[in-house]
Amino acid sequence: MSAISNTREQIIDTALQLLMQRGMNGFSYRDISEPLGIKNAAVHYHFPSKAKLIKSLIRESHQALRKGTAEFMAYGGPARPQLEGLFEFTLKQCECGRPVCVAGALSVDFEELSSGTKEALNRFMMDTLAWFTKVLETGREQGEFQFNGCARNKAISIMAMIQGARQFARIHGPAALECTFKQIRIDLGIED
Amino acid sequence: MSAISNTREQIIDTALQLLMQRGMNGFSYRDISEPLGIKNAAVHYHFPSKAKLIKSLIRESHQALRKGTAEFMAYGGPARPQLEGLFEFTLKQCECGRPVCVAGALSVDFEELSSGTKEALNRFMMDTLAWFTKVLETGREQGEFQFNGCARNKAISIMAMIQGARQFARIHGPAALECTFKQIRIDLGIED
DNA sequence: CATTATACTTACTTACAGGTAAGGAAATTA
DNA sequence: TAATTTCCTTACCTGTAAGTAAGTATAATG
Repeated sequence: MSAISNTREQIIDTALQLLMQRGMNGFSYRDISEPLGIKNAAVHYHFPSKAKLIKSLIRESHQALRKGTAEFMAYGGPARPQLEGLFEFTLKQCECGRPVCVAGALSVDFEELSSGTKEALNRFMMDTLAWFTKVLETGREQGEFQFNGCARNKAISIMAMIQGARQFARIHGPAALECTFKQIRIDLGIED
Repeated sequence: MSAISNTREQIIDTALQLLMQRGMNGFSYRDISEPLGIKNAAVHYHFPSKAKLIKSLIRESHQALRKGTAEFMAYGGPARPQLEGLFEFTLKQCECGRPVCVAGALSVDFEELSSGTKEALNRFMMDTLAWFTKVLETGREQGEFQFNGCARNKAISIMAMIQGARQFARIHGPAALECTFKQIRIDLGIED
């Protein structure tokens, strides 16, 4: 079973893709089951309700973030590659048809979510913010970045900028992303 | 009739609110008709299909923008109040339950839209961008703002930032918006 | 006054959404 | 080998979405 059948993982992968492409109300269980060659009810077996599926998708994304940032959070290091890594990750996601991140996709439907799911999403974003704040702080201390104001506010504003740029890029083409990344670098004093 | 019955306008108002609150797939014709005390089919009378309704909502928003910015586009003037006006407008929208703007709400569902609707949305955003680019350009020329790089890129990045901040605010509370506005001012050299 | 257009309502259709109950084949365990 | 668990299918249910066809009351027009 779990060696052969990785249906659960396939469901998560497909659903994550769909969530980012079309938003929470833009896909159905059928959209998941059909391309995987299974039945509607098989998805329900693994995720009894859509609410639970969504919660799992948030958890999944959260774990992926934790894995990706664990080392920097533990030991610090150079900040610039972290920033560029974020840019690359964002570009790659957009290229493979994921115009918005999980949090972005769910922000429209936020009020529909259960309180537990809301909290999970909140924690996910707080973790992302904590990581990025540390990147900016470390970068400023080490003379890699220059900016005024508190690092946390700057982190919020840059994260918002990237999020918004992804939406913009969807409507307007990927050039909007490049423009935004360039401007972020200019504003951090690492390009002019 | 049109003196008494402004049903069409009421439908647009209600639908606009719903679109911004819940996204394109997050509301139905019933959600529009019920609070207005009319029937499902009455909405279809004015807007035969949902696609046409959405297109009308974009046009509506576009016209509102044109009205609001016409004077500045024609004669220029001080740029700072334009910026602060945008901030206030954004805050007010969020307060009355409109977490994302029309373009933000539709970006998730962009691929579902007809090509005509896509173009309408595109034009709306280009107009917004043109206005805001002029605000920044004028502001820099008149010494109100300081920033590096081209005005258009800066405009894209700030618009993206505000858009992202609205999403952020929905999940995290309105403080995220204030933080972002503050950071925008800092980055433009009008606060520190 | 008769006609026609406007702005709806009533009453329906079709499609699909999320979800469930019951059962079956294959592997795991007792 | 028998019983149980795992992972799925078949076959269904209920609700709701978008949309339509036909009819009606009111107002405007010839």
